[in-house]
Amino acid sequence: MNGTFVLRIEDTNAELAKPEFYDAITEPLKWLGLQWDEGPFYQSQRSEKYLEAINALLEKGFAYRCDCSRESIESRNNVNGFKGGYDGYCRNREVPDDPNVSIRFKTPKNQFVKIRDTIRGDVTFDTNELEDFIIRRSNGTPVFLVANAVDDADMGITHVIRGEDLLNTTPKVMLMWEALDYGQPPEYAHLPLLVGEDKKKLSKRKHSVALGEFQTMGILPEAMVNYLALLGWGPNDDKEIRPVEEIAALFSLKDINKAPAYFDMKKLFHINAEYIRALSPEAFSEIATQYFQLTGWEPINLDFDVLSDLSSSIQERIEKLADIVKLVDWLFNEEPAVETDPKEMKKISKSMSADKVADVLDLAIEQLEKCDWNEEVIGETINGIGQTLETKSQVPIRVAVTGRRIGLPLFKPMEILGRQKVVTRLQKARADLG
RNA sequence: GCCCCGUUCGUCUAGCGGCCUAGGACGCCACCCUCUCAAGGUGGUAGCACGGGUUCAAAUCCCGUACGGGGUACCA
Repeated sequence: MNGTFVLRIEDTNAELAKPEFYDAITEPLKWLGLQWDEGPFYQSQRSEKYLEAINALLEKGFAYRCDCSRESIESRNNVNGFKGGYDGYCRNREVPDDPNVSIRFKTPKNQFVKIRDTIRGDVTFDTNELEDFIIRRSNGTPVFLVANAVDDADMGITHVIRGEDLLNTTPKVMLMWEALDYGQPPEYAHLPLLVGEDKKKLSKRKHSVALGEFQTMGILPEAMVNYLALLGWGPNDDKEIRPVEEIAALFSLKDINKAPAYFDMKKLFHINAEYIRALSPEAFSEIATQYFQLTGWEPINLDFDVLSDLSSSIQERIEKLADIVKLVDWLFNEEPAVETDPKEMKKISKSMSADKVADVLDLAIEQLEKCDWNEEVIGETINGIGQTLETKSQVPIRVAVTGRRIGLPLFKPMEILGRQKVVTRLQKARADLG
């Protein structure tokens, strides 16, 4: 898609002009690889421009000063039974100029404002439904509606693509746009909102949807972008998983669905798993290593080459990077996964008698102490034990060595762990059995 | 309440009047493979919100109803 991506921080409200909010916007953009071409521009630093526009509006008679308090408006409305918001009390009151007085836009009556929306077609609003809204607060600061109009004109914005929650504010901006004589307005596209499980708007305050959480979970940015593109849109050739460039080539604002979409974690995980599996061993271990640093998991024996060696069997077993840990922790830590150790042996006993488990361990200790130490021989040895004992021999050994009942194919990682550690762990498990 | 915007399998979607006995994906179920767990393979489950029109023909166009979302601030 062609165009210039302008990053504008709409922090006209002083509470929002804080670095942490800025980071909350820019960090995820960077993570996703969505680099902007111009900016960031901070509306909090461009107040004069907005104030100028407000003065122009005032001079041309499109706005007026108002010193009503919330309470006075409400009490008047209670008496008059007026339900349209602000009643226009100060319209003709000539409230004296004072920096501590608010300014409202004088919305015309009996008019229709039509906005052109690429996704929704023409949407018209009756101006009688719009109250005389505040454009400058009583503390002298402009509100975002003015800032929007001024900046869009000033920066030559051609496309405004944003959430549907802003659709209703658009006519207000358009009214000022016309009053300020800005000419051709930008093209709008109001995107459907994402909803949570409660079917409510998924956003900033209520649900915590910080993209950073996906990063710490171990979602790959490419997978995230791919999944996000699939919300509210789909390629017509049914091929869902594909690079951004390809998506961009097929994508069109016109094709976006109008209804809110539910964010499906399971599908995100699936797409992420596909991206993970597509990684080369080197790329995978590189990404995994960086991920461990990010999350602070630094086992004493962590080894890049080992990771790379085992990558394919790890890759096909995880759906997010966080899943790697429980697959390899026993290999990189001195001890097997502790939390499961004794109990897991008992669980085996349910499907295999305790005597059988003991027999398997005894034979394993005896034979693994002296056999050749490589993947093939280890496998043959363990399978041989299973045959002579007529049982499944892998499970008890797996639990003894890894501390878990499920995990990677055993033989290769056992070879890597080394005979000494393997035998020691087997002996310990045997001893615990009593 | 009022004003906007919506409504295709549980979820995300394809579909732009005949190709639809509605296609794909995730999930779920079954089977195959397998001395763990996965991955992979095969098959299955499930949907055009409802009611009226328009038309030779409607998931597709129009109107209602129901339901959902958003807005209704000196937040954005």
